[in-house]
Amino acid sequence: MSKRVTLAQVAKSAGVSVMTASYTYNQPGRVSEQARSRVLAAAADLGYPGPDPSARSLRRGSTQTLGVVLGEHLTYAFDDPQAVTFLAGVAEVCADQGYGMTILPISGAPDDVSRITSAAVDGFIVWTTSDEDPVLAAVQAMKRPAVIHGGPEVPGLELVTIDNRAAAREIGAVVFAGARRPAIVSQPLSRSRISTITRGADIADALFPVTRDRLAGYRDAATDAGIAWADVTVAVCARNDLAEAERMTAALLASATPPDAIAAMSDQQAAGVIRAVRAAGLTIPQDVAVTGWDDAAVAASLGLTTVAQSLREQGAACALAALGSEPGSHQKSWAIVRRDSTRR
Amino acid sequence: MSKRVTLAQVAKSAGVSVMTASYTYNQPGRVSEQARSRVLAAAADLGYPGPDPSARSLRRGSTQTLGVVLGEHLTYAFDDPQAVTFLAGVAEVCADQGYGMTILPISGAPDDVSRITSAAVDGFIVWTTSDEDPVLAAVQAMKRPAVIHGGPEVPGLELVTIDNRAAAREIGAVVFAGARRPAIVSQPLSRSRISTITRGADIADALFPVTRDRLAGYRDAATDAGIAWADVTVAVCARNDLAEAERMTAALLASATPPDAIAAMSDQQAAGVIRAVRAAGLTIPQDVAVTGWDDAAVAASLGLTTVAQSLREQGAACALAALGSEPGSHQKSWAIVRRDSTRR
DNA sequence: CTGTTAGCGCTTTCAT
DNA sequence: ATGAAAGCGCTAACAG
Repeated sequence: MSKRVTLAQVAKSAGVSVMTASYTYNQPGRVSEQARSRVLAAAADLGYPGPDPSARSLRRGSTQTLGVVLGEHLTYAFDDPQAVTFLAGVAEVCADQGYGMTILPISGAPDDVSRITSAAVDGFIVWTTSDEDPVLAAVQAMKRPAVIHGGPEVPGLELVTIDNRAAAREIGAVVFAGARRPAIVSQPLSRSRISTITRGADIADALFPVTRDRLAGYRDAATDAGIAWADVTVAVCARNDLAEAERMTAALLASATPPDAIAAMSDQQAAGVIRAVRAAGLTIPQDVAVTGWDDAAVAASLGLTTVAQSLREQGAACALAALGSEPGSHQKSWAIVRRDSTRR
Repeated sequence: MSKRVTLAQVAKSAGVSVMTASYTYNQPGRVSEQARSRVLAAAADLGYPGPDPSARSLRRGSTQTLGVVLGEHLTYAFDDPQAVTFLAGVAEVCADQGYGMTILPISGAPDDVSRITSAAVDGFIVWTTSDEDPVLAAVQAMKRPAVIHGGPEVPGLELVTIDNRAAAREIGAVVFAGARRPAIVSQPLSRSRISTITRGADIADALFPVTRDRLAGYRDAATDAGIAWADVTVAVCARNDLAEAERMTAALLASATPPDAIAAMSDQQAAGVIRAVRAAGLTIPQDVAVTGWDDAAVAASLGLTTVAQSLREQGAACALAALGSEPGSHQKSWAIVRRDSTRR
């Protein structure tokens, strides 16, 4: 196994100084045509793959790479179309700016912190997580530009998020209109991801700020509609997927007080809700009004009333912010899309 | 803006040598309790975020990161559920082994090569690409462990793929059985991604080995069934998505010789085919038999006969191979799943 | 258990 | 246009 070829070897073989070889790669205009071609020939001859990225990063003090921290099990992230769309937005900007994008595998174990610490990146983007996630402190300690998507808010770090509470209040008004027994199919409250069904949930239990804000918004809407929060059923799912939402909804519908309006926290979940409702022989929106969140492709094909937001744009905004630009506010970057899954 | 804190500063502040400070982070057992706590205290005091990853990589000669090369526009990759599933498999192994995963944004522009060259990674994983992709030579030149998924085969690099030709021949036998006018809804033939509809396509035109092998397998199947390849219509889609497959299929069905069997190269495409067939008022499988590829979630819900393969497992295998283990053969890691979209 | 030395491979700075 | 020196921040290798 041949050792790694270095720039010094190339320079020697080409009969020039190391700097001339270096310039050949970094400032070609500064090198004579002759020297340049000799260096390149020597490089080709020796099989030199170009300047070593780690050495270059050390010297330059920059890695040209952004780190994306995906909460807990990576599995969830790639199974979640919202997260994938967000990643696409980040990737787009990275590709555009010639940056790499490193996915930082967070396992939920205590060594997560060291994974942040040992990441060779110029900045961090943190995908929605919970208040007590130790990863946040680790990111903060890195003293590099960092942007959190969704939340929580961390002093010194940028935050890119919509106003989840306001959006939930508004879509809540739509879905709960005329309802007597509203329900919420919620995303997990904490990183432990426990499924539960409760009545009048304690919103403070929700450690994910995004989930918490949405619950608060739905509560606002319920109150506005004259429904006591204690009468609102909250079905918390462990994961953001269709199947679990379907099971949960089936359970809700089989209960003594089946809901007549269900607000889901994603279109994926709403798709599961719709299946369960139809499977129960009920009609949407007459028997049960349903709303989703995100306005993904599936929302249009299901005729789902939902909250439109562009995770892709938010991903791009996070990347740009991590690269130094002002993120600007995305608080109002959402809109209610009314379709046929809610009552008029 | 305070300069970066270094290990040397921490050591000095703690009143120990640099090595003691280094050991504190890397071999804590080797350091006395007293020294350790003094170092940690000094680090906390100065806000030292831990050893600099670039410097450590340079010194150790390893980055603890794998690079994943996604062909052409990143957009495609994240929109393609197969690619995302593959990434999940890679990510799983990376998370498990404490490795990061760097997505290398390939834009199709000439500077792609430099993005490979300047990637600080220990190994490469290349997602299916075409024969003449310049990225392949760049990866090869890096002299690091590298694995190609799907193809093409490159000397010295590992290859993880199923036997696409054999699988296509077998599913082709199923979908073309009893058909008189078979058609194929194909993935792109080359990175230029041009949509076309032709008869008896020249298979050598397909520069993506995966596509080429599948076409060859379908041709085998047609020939086996007594159908001349010249009579098989091939509709080439620019992208692997539902919408384009639907449009293409609509065009096929509106032609003078509408197909009575359609083999698609992904379940996504097959879903589009099914929509178009139904929209034309035809019945599956009686009027038109349809098959997909991958056995994604959508296949089961559509009752689609398809080729099952686990992109996730293949992603994991690629990652393990890039980390040094023998990849083993995946040639036979596929199976035909018969459902109701084909004739008995 | 702790420290000294030497350099990983490169590029910035400052000459020439 | 080219080069010499210096050192980015860290850790393997080897003493003590």
